[in-house]
Amino acid sequence: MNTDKKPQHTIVYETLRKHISEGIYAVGDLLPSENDLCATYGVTRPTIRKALDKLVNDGFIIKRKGKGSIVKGTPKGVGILSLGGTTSALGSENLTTKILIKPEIRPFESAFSFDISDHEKEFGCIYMERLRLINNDPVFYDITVIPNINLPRFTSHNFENKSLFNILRESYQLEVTGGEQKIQAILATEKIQDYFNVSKDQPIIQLDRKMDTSRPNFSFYSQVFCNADKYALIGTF
Amino acid sequence: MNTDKKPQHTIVYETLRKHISEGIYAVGDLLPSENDLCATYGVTRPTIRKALDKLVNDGFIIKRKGKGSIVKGTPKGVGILSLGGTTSALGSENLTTKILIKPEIRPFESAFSFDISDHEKEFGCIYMERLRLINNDPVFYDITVIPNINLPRFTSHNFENKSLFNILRESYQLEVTGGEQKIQAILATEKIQDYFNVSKDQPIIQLDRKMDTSRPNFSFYSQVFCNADKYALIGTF
DNA sequence: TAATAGCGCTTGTAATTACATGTATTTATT
DNA sequence: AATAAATACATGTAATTACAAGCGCTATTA
Repeated sequence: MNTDKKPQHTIVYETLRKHISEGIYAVGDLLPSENDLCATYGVTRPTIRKALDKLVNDGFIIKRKGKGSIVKGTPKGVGILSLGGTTSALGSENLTTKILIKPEIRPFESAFSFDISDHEKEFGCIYMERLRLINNDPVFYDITVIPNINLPRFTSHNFENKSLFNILRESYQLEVTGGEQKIQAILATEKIQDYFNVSKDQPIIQLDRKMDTSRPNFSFYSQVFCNADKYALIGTF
Repeated sequence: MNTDKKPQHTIVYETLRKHISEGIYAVGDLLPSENDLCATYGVTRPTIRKALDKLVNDGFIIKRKGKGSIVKGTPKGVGILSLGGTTSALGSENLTTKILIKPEIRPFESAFSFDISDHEKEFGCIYMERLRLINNDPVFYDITVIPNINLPRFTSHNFENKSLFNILRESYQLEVTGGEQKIQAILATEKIQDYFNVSKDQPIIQLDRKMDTSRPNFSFYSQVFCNADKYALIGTF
């Protein structure tokens, strides 16, 4: 589907990340030295270092001058605070997604606590609501709004147990490049009590997220409610 | 105090960051091109690009191929979710720090939800509690524990309105290189109701943070309670 | 006049080379 | 045998060069 040819540092990064996730390199082990990796992948040190920098940034390894690259492991927990969407952060094994409101086109009135432009408003938005369950426990309830600009046939995709990020990437060549999020704590509303099966005194984490993409000036938004009682929200920095 | 000589890409990064914060480059403006910056700072493109990469990562600019580096502004809000400690994230103008419990040496029993080694336990820890106020509103209440290993005269420093990160850097050459954090929502305990002057139904954000440092195998820990009612916790990714 | 092809700018990727600096082991010295 | 110096090897920083690819303006052309 995606025929883009990836840069070499991305290939190296993804390969090493996979190897770490699969336990080919154990936690505490040293990765091969940068020069060895150069030989293995047939690239030069700057390319290898770019891949390793990203692994450091994503928390898979740490580096020590004079020592090497030490495998730290796969970032654990519900890493919604870092890039990648919920699915890639968790590993899709335990996560199921239930669609509460299928993607539908609506007027674009607001994007939670973020400002939107007149241009965005004019085109309306694609609106959807999902419930995410980890091992059958409902953990996330999220509302997503995407400006309805140049996304043909979007509402006809099936989102059940599929990653929104992947659909955007594979069908629309849209890569999420970054974003920002605001975090608050609230008491469970009636709707949320119902979805999460919790009492009204249950404190809930609310994340308002803005996702920037590789298409200039195209961002989409989501509001995520988390029952962090059983599963911790984890992030590295 | 700190006589380390900084690499050039760090100098460029810090200079540009300062210029953006001070409004010398306005939001939406283009930075000078990479080649221009090379000439200005007397370095080569890889060096400039390293500095720009960090600015992108920290949310100060975004880059567009064929266009340039667009100034995004200074990351707003209480950016405790990214690196740098509370002070640097906010700009120290609005933030005051009140010491509730001055640093004292205690047995090291636990580090909140993180595991600690026998080696750490053996040496005990430095314990302190602080209340942070933004414009005189109490917003953070935090407990910090630091393994008492090779930190001479630590408890004799004055921490009132001073940054812990700066003291660690300047007096002990300890740089925070990263870390992880767990996020939960809780109801205000009596102590927190008192500190934050809120009712018992007020939901509070609890952050358990582990900070890794440039000294191998040396981390310290803090538990931060945030009243995110008035000031949002913001992070970029 | 309107579409387009070209050009000059930008950033993105990548190889190559050189030296600095921290770590750990080995070797030589006392 | 204990200490210190030498060493090999790791990552860190940096300059240099080359080409690819995206953006926007201009001038050419239909």
